[in-house]
Amino acid sequence: MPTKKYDKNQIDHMIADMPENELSDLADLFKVFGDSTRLRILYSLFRGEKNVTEICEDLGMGQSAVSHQLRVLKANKLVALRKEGKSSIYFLADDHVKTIIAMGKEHIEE
Amino acid sequence: MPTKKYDKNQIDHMIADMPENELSDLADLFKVFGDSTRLRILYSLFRGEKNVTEICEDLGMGQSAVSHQLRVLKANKLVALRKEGKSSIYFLADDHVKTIIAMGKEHIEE
DNA sequence: TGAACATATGATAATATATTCATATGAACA
DNA sequence: TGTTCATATGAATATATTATCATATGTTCA
Repeated sequence: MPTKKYDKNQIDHMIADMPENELSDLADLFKVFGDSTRLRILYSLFRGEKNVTEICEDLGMGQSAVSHQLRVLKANKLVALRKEGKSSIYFLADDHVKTIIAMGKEHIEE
Repeated sequence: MPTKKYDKNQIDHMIADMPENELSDLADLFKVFGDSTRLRILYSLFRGEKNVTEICEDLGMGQSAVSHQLRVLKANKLVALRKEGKSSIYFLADDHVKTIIAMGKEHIEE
């Protein structure tokens, strides 16, 4: 299986094809990334799947706040979960999460 | 000059190296993308540099609202401008803007 | 200089968002 | 069954954000 790559020409083409009405959906997606709590949850899950209690400990935040944000992340398909006994174990839903974070990181580091 | 490429292994490595305190800056960056007006401005500029009046016409929005958002985009170095007579001509500041939008687009299309 | 044009900015009001508190749901197990 | 643990959710408050309105700044040119 070849590793997926993105180059500039490909990217220009992807954007040029984008219908205007997709922009609103796209803004909604970025809005999800645009909150420090949610981003910290994603980063925590990047280092390994976790249940809600573990995420709370990792972030030092209350369970309710974390659950509310997990709900948002799940609704946007950035995380998924499986049930295991009393626990809900959350994990990153796909690789775009990682790519988006990496591109953002690269931008702010310049 | 070789074309820049991003593969998954490289991306994993970039994220693993990220200090926690960068996450807040990163959230701030994504917050900028997380608004439909700002994203439409970026998309408009993707198709070519424009002055403020032209952006307003393109979006069908008032001059003040657009100027306020251009200010936010500029503060985050997503757009830059040059002065030409009475006009301020805005353009995309770098390629990360394009990459971030392309990754987001790819995510929502799945 | 002063009128017209282009852009920027400050204040306000309307709306959206995040966290907290309280409580509900559901699983495990004595 | 009833208690405890884990998570989810609803309501309310506090805060942040956006567009509008009014006005200021700055440029061009008669």
